[in-house]
Amino acid sequence: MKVSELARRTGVTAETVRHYTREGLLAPERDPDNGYQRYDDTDLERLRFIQRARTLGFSVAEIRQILEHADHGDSPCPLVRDLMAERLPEIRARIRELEALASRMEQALSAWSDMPDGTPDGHSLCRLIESFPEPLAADDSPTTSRQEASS
Amino acid sequence: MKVSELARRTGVTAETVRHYTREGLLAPERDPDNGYQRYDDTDLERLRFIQRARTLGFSVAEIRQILEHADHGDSPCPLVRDLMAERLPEIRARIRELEALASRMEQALSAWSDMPDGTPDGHSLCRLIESFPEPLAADDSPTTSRQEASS
DNA sequence: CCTTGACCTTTGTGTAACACAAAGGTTTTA
DNA sequence: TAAAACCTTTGTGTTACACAAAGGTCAAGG
Repeated sequence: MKVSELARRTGVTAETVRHYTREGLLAPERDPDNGYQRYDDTDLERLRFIQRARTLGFSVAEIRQILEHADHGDSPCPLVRDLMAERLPEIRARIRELEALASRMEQALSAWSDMPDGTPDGHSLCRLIESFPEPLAADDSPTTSRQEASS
Repeated sequence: MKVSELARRTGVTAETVRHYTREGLLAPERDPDNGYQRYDDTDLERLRFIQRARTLGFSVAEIRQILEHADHGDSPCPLVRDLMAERLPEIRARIRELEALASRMEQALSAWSDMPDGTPDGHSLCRLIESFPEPLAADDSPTTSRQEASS
């Protein structure tokens, strides 16, 4: 099958299929006549696997590792467990960050409901924002932030 | 003051200060002798404003808009309210997504604790992942995803 | 006076996961 | 047979910086 058919059957865009192919997660054959990529049922299952892995929070690079392990005949499962055990606390931390952000925003919106807009003068640009506490000066141990997958 | 001093006083890196300057959020003078950027107390306050706005979830591009409004003498407050009212539900949605992701991961980890690892055969790469429900086929109304600020 | 180290400059590259457009060849369909 | 629908590769854009390179500047010590 061709790119678009594989895409349609899995619910992703053709661009995404091409992307995964470029990244080496899929390795279709080439139609010798026209140079089109030809995907088979193995690729279909592989792509479904990729989708599941994405919803579980794995990055494309990680999935490539997992697939390479499997292609070597090795069980990727220990790797999978490790990656996930590593990622889960980061997700939890991210959730807490976003919750803090959301409450700051709600607090701001409600506090502002009875504040005048005001025109910027020499000292104030927008009191709506300036009335907020300054962010704590960053310490010297930068938090290692991570990528995420949208479910 | 020079880049590093402004950076130190606000707790960001010098790179960040240069970035905001490149993006037009800060407009320092130039020392005619050596071409160094010279920031004054106005820039210091401006950068503190930027920091607050970032922790409230505004993007650099949005903050530039806000500052431009203010520099024109117009009150940016209505814009600020609009942006935030628009963003808040998106943050909430993002939180729900991440919570769903986290529970999928926890569910996976606990379900896997009593599953064998297994070696990939022709039909299975890693049952740990394959035992998971397939993602629902994407509908044709793609969700407009948004950027976030780390607090 | 000169060196060394700390700082400054600009420019270019990398990050994650695609989306999108352009230019051109192919296949299908009316 | 011509247009519509696909395919190809290549390059660009997205976000907020981090980092490296190449080179100029400056302050302090020997």
